[in-house]
Amino acid sequence: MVRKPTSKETARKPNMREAILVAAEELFATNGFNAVSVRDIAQAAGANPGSVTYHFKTKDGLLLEIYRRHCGPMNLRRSELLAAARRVRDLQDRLEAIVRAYVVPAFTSGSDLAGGGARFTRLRAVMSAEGNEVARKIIAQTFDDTSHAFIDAVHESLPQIPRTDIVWRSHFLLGALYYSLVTPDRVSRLSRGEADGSDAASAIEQLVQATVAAFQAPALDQAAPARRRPVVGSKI
Amino acid sequence: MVRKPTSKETARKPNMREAILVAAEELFATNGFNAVSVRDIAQAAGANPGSVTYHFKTKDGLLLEIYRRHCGPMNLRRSELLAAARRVRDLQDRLEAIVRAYVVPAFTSGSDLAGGGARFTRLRAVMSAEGNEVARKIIAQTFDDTSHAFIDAVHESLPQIPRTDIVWRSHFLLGALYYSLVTPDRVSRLSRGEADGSDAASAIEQLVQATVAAFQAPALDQAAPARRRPVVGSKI
DNA sequence: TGATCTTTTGTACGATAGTACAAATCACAT
DNA sequence: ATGTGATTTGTACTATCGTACAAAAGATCA
Repeated sequence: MVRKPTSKETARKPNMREAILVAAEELFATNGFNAVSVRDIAQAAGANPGSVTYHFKTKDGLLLEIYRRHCGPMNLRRSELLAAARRVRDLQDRLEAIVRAYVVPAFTSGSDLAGGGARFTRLRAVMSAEGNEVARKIIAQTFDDTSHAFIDAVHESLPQIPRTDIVWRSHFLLGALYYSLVTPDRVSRLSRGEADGSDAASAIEQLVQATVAAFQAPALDQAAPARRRPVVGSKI
Repeated sequence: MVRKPTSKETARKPNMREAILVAAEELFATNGFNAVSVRDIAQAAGANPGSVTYHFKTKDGLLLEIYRRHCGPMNLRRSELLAAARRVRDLQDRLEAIVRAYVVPAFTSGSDLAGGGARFTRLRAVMSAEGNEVARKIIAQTFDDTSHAFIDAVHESLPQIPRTDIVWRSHFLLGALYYSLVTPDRVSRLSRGEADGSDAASAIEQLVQATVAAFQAPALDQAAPARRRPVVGSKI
């Protein structure tokens, strides 16, 4: 259904501002922040470079707006799913539901288009890798609450595991999640075509299954108390 | 021991070429490829911008040389450790040894300085996130053999798990490994100071423990055959 | 239609990017 | 001491960057 645009949202093209946002998301998520120029974004969106300045003032402002419009809906979705997961009776099922509440919105949430959630999550992965300052500030103040709530929920399901271990394992989960979105082709390649790394449904199921098992692993202290371990010092 | 430099390796400073390589590694691994200028690198190495051109011709050439000097030693170390791991009798111990053979060199290997392995692995993580072309070519032709050997070894220890699942889980391992090196501070923050994300020994033990459990999880097909799963379509 | 506001276009400016290159400087064998 | 080759320095060139800004174009409503 094609809707006649109202006065407030467009002049010439049907929502040029939105087109710029989507183009920027895609380009930033694929090539990183610094590798993409404002002119690249404008061209991909079919806009004029000056139009980007008009709508978002600066390149940082554009990135900021991308985060702003995704963070809210995504965390809301996660909260809802987490609340529902907490109400699951069976402990094993509950843990799986909690993990799923964390993973699914990262792949599918998003205010608008299909794949918007995955695109934004991939963007976060790339910005995190590049140590982007704008992203770092937003992330710490927006996602840490959600992460803590997730960690607490997992910890309630696995009270015998120290919180520290759960933090590490949830960190691994986020890393695996990010990497799955960054280089899905590697999965296809290493499986010799048997798996499709860019199939979101497969990725989610595999990730949930593996993560639940990782969370349920024995705690580190009691894991292998009598074993020799290779000495590996040095801070990272 | 301070060695008198021979004519072939230096003129003014004690190995300026090496200083440039290390500085570039550090800067690229922290800020990404495009965010770092040749002038930044030269300054960090105490060199002149022209000196970078002299030794490595182009910025891409510098990145290429960084990969060249690390890939060989790291894969060699992995092969040795993997061969040793394959000889472990006990199946559970063998799986853990195999995972360790994959993880440990990523944190510690390196032709030279302490932390060189971690620095290079972090660099790979960042280049992978940025979709760097130079890196992509080298990676595919250098690390895929190692990855396949690793996957095969795991598969031998867990013959009842489909190879596809093992590929996914080893992919998650690499993602978790990368992310641990990219944002170790997040672990410290979320654990409220109880864990040190930049402690390589902890990271390795936690990662090995979690990954072994993930590999041992039941295969996806037989995991929960009678369960309803949320329908989540859409390619990434 | 004409006035007014929003959006888009086109262009320009200063800063910085990668790289080339000649001159200066060094280490070392003779 | 001097010549030679390797390395470092300094500088300059062109391209592209983010951004500013005036003019053009479109939309809206009296």
